[in-house]
Amino acid sequence: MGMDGWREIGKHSFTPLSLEETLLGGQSFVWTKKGSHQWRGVIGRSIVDLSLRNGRLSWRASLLHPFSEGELTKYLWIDGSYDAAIEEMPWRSDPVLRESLRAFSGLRILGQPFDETLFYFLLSSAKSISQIKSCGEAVALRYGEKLGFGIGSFPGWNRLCEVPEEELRKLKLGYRAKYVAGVADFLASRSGWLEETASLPYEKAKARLMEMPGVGQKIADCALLFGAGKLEAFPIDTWMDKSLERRYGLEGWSLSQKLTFARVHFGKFAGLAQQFLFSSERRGIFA
DNA sequence: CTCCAGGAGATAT
DNA sequence: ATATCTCCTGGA
Repeated sequence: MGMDGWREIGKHSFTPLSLEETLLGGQSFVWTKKGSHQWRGVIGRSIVDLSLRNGRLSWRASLLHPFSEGELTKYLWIDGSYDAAIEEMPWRSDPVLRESLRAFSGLRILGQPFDETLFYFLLSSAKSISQIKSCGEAVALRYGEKLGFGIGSFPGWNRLCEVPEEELRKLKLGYRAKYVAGVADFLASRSGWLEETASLPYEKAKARLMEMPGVGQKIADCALLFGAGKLEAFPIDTWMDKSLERRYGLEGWSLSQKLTFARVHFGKFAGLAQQFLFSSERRGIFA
């Protein structure tokens, strides 16, 4: 039930702000702040601690379910492809994006498990980050594997399929309980469907996800961006809607027009741009 | 008390 | 295609 020793990751480009925002800023709901420089999360069945002190990034994982440095650097997108993605974004001609990149330097899109990401974003409708987090944790603790430290793993859709909607409602999921039960049921009769979806090109994958109950454009884009590495996905929530209207002058544009603008303007890594703009809007750097 | 928060679905136009 | 209403819950 203990943790392995701390190890340092030599090369990274996180700042305290961008690491905090990456872990807690709304793309993931499995991280908790343990101290001013320390965070604890669950990745799959492994519990992982991260520490960022004086620019040094260190980590340790649970002994029960070990985690490798390779898995972690992949999860945190710590490799050259991140810098290449930043370079490809249109910040040279876009002062809003440029300012945002400066403010949240090092901000990443995490490489989270697809099935779990879909689950968490199914809960996200009209809920705040802390509510999504506590609902998800409650489900994980009750139906997932108990990992110690008061943490449970994502139970998986197979297990969730056995859980009646009423039980999920008792865990405060509200009307989202129907969506979770519906998706579990949908997947139960389609072995390998989710994995296959993740491997399809973005547009195709998005259309398939939207066949499921409770999955519209926004949640499909979130699941694909944060859980399947589809970096061109550009989820538009109320914050992004505001951002596009205020910072890019798109007042009066329809949602689909905004999405088209974003995908054309921000390009191949639109989802990464989205995360910078989202954080900027939410944390009010333009205010 | 009312209102709304990181939405989707059904219905009406 | 776009607009409005409802669906749960917790917090302002």
